[in-house]
Amino acid sequence: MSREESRGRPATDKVGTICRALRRAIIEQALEPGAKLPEDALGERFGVSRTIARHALGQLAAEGLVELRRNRIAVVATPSWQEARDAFDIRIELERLVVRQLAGRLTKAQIAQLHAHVDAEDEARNGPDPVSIRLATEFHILLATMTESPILIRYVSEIAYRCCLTLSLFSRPHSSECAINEHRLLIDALAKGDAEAVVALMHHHLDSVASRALVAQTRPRGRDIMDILAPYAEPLRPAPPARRAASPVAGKDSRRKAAN
Amino acid sequence: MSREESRGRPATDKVGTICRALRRAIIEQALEPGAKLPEDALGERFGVSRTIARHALGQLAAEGLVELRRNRIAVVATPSWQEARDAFDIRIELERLVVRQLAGRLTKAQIAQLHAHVDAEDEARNGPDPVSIRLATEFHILLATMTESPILIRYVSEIAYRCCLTLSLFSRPHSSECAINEHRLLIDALAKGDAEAVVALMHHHLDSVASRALVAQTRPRGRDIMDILAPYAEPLRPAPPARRAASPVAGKDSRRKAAN
DNA sequence: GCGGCCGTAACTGCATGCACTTTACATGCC
DNA sequence: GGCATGTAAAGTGCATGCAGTTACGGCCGC
Repeated sequence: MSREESRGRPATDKVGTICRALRRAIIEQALEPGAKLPEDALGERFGVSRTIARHALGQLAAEGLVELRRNRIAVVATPSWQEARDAFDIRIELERLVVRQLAGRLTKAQIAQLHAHVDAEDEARNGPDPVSIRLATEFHILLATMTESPILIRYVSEIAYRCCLTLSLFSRPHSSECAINEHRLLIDALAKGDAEAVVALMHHHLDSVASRALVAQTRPRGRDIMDILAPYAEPLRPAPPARRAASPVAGKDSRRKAAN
Repeated sequence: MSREESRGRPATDKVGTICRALRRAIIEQALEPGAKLPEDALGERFGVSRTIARHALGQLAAEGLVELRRNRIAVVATPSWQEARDAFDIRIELERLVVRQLAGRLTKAQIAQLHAHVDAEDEARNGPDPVSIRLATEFHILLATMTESPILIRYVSEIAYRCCLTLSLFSRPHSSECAINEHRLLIDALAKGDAEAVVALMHHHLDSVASRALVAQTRPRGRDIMDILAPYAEPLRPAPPARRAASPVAGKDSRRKAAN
């Protein structure tokens, strides 16, 4: 999805460019969950036609970052708590696969690259929260990339982005120091090559990230009144088909600001 | 992706319709890997404009069933052997998650539904190969659906389809009897509720499906001369970036027939 | 007879335009 | 004053048209 024409220019791949931009904006919380993404606005902003913007939204929707409702403005996805939990469960399994494949197989250059990345995380520690969240996420994606398995890379990236989005919804102020340390431990274990140890480390790392974030169904940090009220609204309508706490109310609109 | 307007008509969701049709055509091998998918032809066939066909192709590409190369006709994906192996590895982990979640939690109705599906597989045993492959795949998707976790459903479906596509490439005539039996065993274990046992069963099942299919790098059943020759063509070009046995040659064209 | 070149047909990339749906607001009724 | 209603604006769904790229087949030189 991304590795294409890697040297040179992006070969005028407009859809890809927009996707990348939006992905990044979303995971850095420049676009909060629920934010509107009108096709025209996007098109104008990126200097393309609605057709292209629309196509990009389609891709993002396939990745689960955007919600597409027929005849309605697309919005940044607002994962439910349960979905977040599921996402982390899947992520744990996938990343287990990653590190198992990587343990003891990393070149010196790769290890250096990983260290460099964690250094960057360290520097960003006092910067804005969203950036450090993004960097932490990208560390995992970097790991996945090193497996050179396109499928694994794609899935880990996708699910990591989704988890990242989740964090922006549920997580409290975010304490990243320990996560950074755990990243360092991971690298060391990977270099040493003890597969089982590194798998255990990764499992523990993700588990604790998840629990730090998803502490007992804390309601989404008061973003939209409609969302918050959703669980209480059940008995009115005939029977909103949401069986699994998938937010039953679309959520009218939280903030005015959209793409610009 | 699918649960929308579940009763009534598909709400004129043209893209979705085309996607479903193509997916099915692909996994039933009506469209073989490498088959061309020109936008106009698709549009004409389904009575829509190129725009829609194009959008559908985009979605399918995001799922990995279709390959999209800039300025070139889209083709049905041709996974390399290594990709197939990776896909199965991931699939094993994901389905492990599925059955662990399902063990002992299935309703009587669900168990009946599963049995019914396997019965259908049984009936199709003497029919055309592709159909029985599709049914076997859909059994796993049915299982995933029962978790009611949208993310898990999506990933399992996607990867199952990819594996299915792979089978059509690498598998020999296909012996489905044992697979059917294994499906029955799985249902029984799920009903009984012994999580560990059912996880082990699923692992073994998928593993044996994979090895039956991917026996030691059997070259893709002579489909396209160019593909077959691909591994031998290495030393000519400056250095085709394929490091991981991702088919380095695009494959010119195998058969004239495209969508119709 | 064979290999390279070129013109044409096929196809994709993208923007624009029109019809229909939803949303927002202002007006009028109670 | 509050609520319902109608109407205009905003936005999506989709087709079509044009420009640029690629693929193909014949033609020419050798």
